[in-house]
Amino acid sequence: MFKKVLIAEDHEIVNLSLRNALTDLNIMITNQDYVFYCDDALTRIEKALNEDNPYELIITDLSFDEEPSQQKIADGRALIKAARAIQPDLKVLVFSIENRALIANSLFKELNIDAFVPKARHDAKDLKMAIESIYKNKKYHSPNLRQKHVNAHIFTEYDKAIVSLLLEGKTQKEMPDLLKQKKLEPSGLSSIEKRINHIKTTLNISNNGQLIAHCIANKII
Amino acid sequence: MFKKVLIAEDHEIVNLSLRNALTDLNIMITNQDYVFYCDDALTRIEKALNEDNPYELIITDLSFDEEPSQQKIADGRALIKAARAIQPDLKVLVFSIENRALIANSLFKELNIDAFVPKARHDAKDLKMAIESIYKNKKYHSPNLRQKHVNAHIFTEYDKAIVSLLLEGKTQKEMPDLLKQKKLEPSGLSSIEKRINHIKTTLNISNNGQLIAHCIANKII
DNA sequence: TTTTTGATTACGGTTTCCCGTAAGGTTGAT
DNA sequence: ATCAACCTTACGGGAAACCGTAATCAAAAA
Repeated sequence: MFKKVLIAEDHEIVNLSLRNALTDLNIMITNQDYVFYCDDALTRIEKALNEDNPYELIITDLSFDEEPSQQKIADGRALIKAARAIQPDLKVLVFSIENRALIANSLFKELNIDAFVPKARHDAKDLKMAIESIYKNKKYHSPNLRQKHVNAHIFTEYDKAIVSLLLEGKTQKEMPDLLKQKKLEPSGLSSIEKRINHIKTTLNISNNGQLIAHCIANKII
Repeated sequence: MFKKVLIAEDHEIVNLSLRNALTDLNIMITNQDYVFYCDDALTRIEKALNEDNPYELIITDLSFDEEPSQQKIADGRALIKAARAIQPDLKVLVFSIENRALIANSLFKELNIDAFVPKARHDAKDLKMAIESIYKNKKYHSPNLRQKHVNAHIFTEYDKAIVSLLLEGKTQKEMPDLLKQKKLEPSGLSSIEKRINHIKTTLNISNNGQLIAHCIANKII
């Protein structure tokens, strides 16, 4: 089993439980091996590397509450990138309240994480299974991920730009110029109208409010 | 200190940690004293009452993940109401990811809860202080609550109904009839237009999309 | 080069929304 | 009863959005 694991989790209650869970797996956790801030996590990883005793695995949350003392690294995503930059072979287990398969998949694809476990009813058991899988060099996709129906519409950068402008309160008539400024094509008013209409049709909704609501609910923008 | 405390929390990791925290306070937690579903919580409270050994305190989450096996009680709010209906003197500590003061205050006011502790960096210490306060018959307002700037606009049920209809894709022209069905006044088209316009003015936004986005972001609907 | 095809843009008619004004109602004070 | 103040509703002009069609353009095929 792993010898050296780092926990990055801001909620004290959860952090405590993670330590207990690792102890159950006979993984020793010292006072140095758990942190409440992303910046601290990166510092520990660097230190361990310099001491030739690098971490094998990091268990990290995705979202961290903001603090008055501004942190350089704001969330788990950025932490993973920064950590991998200095230690490419570090295993990563993401433990998050997020339970949408789309988000998890993007983490596997973009950051090549090793496991994703959502905080949910049986997360403790889930977590232990994930750690054992990673130790065997296998990726672990939690069965508790909510496999939402795949979005009927895939939002391009172009689409996101349009919705963002709508969200800012711009009128459609203003959009051609604004899109030209952003060097986005096509920028004709008709094309924009058609595109918006197409999105609304495929999503089966009828007004811009619903469109914005959908994008927010699915964290598209 | 309390002798008999019930934990209602669906996340296993958090549930475990809560048990540990109570043990630290010399409160005994048996296998009967923690549950993962609201319905189970109410059953336990009833049973304890019938056995003349009622719970003194319940620690409950607010939001519970939905399960295929439909539960009668869906969230912490409903659980607290149901519990107080059969045992009015039960102390209630809400432990939730929610950290907006407005929500917490409404719980104190409407459900007369005894403490609100947000899941956050120092939630374990926070929790213990809360329990000690409750034991001394004092209400506990966590210092970790994020005192967000009060919303410029207070949404009435009427306002929420309008925004909900917008979200459903209804046109303004359909609203008079729909509001009459809901017995909401005023139902004149002009009044609805004026109300929407007033809300948008006070929120300093310019279209319905932003309005819906605002309501979603602030969990108004 | 010419033709074809598909995408983009321009334009016009219709609907919906926005916003101001005015009319109708209700309530409470004089 | 009268009046004033306020709320609600009715209406209309103008702006924006919606939607179909036609014209334009660009790139690939003949």
